[in-house]
Amino acid sequence: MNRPMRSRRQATLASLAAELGVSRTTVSNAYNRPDQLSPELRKRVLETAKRLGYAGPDPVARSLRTRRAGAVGLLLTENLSYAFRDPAAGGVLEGLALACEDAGVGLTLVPGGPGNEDVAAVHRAGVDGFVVYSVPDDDPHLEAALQRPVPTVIVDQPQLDGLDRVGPDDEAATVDLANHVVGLGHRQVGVLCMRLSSDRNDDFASQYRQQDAHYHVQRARLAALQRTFEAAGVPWDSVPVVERFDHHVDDGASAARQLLDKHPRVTALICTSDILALGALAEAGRRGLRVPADLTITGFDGIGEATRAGLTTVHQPVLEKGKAAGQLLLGAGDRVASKVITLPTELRVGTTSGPPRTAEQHWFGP
Amino acid sequence: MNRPMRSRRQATLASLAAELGVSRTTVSNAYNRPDQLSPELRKRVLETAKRLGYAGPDPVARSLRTRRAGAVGLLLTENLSYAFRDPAAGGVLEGLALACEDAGVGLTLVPGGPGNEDVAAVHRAGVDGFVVYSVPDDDPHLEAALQRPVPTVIVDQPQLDGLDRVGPDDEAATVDLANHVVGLGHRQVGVLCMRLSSDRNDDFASQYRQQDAHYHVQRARLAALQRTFEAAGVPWDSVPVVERFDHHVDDGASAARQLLDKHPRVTALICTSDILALGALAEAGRRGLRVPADLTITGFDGIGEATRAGLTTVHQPVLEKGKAAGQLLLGAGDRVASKVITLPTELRVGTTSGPPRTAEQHWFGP
DNA sequence: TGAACAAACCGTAACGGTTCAGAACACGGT
DNA sequence: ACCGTGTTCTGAACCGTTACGGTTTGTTCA
Repeated sequence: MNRPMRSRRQATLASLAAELGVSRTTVSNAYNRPDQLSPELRKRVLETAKRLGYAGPDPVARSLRTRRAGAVGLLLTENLSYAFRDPAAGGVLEGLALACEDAGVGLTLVPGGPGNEDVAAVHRAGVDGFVVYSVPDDDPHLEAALQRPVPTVIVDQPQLDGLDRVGPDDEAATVDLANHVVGLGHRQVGVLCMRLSSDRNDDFASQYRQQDAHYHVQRARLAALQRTFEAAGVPWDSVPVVERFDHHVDDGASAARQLLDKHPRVTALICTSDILALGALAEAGRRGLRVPADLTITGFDGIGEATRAGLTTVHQPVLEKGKAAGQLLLGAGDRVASKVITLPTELRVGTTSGPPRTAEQHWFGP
Repeated sequence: MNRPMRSRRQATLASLAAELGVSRTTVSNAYNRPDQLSPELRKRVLETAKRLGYAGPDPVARSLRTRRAGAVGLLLTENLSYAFRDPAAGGVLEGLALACEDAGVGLTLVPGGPGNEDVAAVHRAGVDGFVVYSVPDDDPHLEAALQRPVPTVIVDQPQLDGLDRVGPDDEAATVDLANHVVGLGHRQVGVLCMRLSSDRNDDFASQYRQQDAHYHVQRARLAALQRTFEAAGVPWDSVPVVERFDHHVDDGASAARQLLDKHPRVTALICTSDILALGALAEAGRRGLRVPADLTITGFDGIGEATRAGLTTVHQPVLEKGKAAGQLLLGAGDRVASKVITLPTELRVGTTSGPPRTAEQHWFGP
């Protein structure tokens, strides 16, 4: 410890006031309202503070009195690696952090361990509001947050009526993407998706499991794919869907392997995230499949690495998403009605999608 | 707002106690020490709480009394994008978040805007300690944190005596890497490095600027390179060093461009981060340079994308780094002496390094 | 001359909890 | 009838600060 030795006890505003022979109010004013006391006295207060090793009013006591914690809480998916390893999630965090920074408030990551039913941390967090990102619809932590008498904003994931929410139109964006793939002529497709529910299932996902997914975004994207492909005459029960609980590039690779082993004739792999798509790309390379000649691969999110890899994907403004959430939350309080912000998306056709290798071409585009 | 309507004022422990006709102590015990009251009464308390919309003891008031905020503060570099976009930084954050999660405490990102001299946020943060990551040695926010009567742990960046610190041996690791490059026979090398000081300099960095760098890690790596190359007979003033303030792949590309435009004869580009190296790789491709036949490129950190790209780099255990920092901080308090944890690194030779294209080969290896 | 007013400072009452030393009571044993 | 031992609940002190409504002092101006 290189910090200066302190007297028996940490100095407080009161002890400082006693030492100076002034009232506590005056010391408080020295820090919070410089215009309320003479510059000389203020200087004297600050000097004595330094001498006593007093670093200014205690944040917690201040928060209690002012009823503002000066921080917003972030509730996110059970496994943190998703939040930090997926650039899309990172973008959301960054945007949110930026909004908080602008407002001069902290951003507190509230713990909610894997399978952790312990919501105590949510109750114990000293925050002025919550941003909830990417948790399943029935998450107990979310419920705990809603109990707290502070505003809450949802980003993307839980779908709940009456709450402030920020996110893209996942259905519409996915329909665009699917139409692109259909338009290229693909009829034998496979899907790689992220975790659908809280229980681990690193395997094919039944239609029931798809419809029952607790992760709204995945459910929405799958539903949109189903709609589009069925409209194109592809029965959904003929489309294999492989799910992965974790969300690393390797998981995408293993999912692709599992799917292609069982369904070698698919000509397109639609992935519900870029990370999974990058893994699929790696697996395709390992098998000697040319992309897109032998296999079309698409992602979702539009992260940097995807762009660099030329991935066909849907880009969404993740930074803005986080920022919007923060601003929404910090601007709340006066507002009465709940607000929903829908962000634009953009289909970005790269070099990983093309017509299928099979002889008969279904080409509907110009 | 879908939250239940509340009476005039939010319920408190006192109002609950009054409603029930018991003491505040008892209500408090119902939440914190269930064994201190009869199960029936506890049940009655909890039921009444639910009825009144009381979500449990106020976190801030509790923190004031117990003198534990239940969160650790994270102070990081001025620009957040570094923290969220660089997977190495993300790994540190994740590890730290994991350690916090294990301990059931929150992790608060304390704002400290770019060029923001306003350290108020550091004083206002209700935290039990600080982790400082990747800030310049003379950062005012760091100073503010040290004033606070809470423990502090440094990760990687600021080099300050007497403080707890976690990080790799940057010098030794860089020497290993440099020896690898020297051993391959390279004598005409260039260096791409990250921000050296708080002022922007997207240009070549003079030797003075290198030695005066406020970012300790960069300074250490450059110094190690200098030592190794001079030992191999390469005068350091013949080695161009290009600096970039921001830290995206594109910045690495533009830095490589700038360096290669002026020094087309260099046979190796040593980058102080994988992100910069990935950019250099892209720029090499753009120029039609074969890697490593025409140009050797190395990185630092060992992030996933680097591995996938086959980059020669130094791997460091970023997750463990963050975890160690968290554990160190949360385990502090009883401890007296300051502690320093040095993490192991590993040189990972990939497919982006090889002997130089020039005729004369200097091969010192087996 | 004294009324009006601004500047500088102060006293008190919260803010919403936790904690500790007991009080009140019930119960079995002697 | 008395004692010791739990169990269950309570009263009061305290955590460190800021909000609010003063009082005091000095200056200005009709």
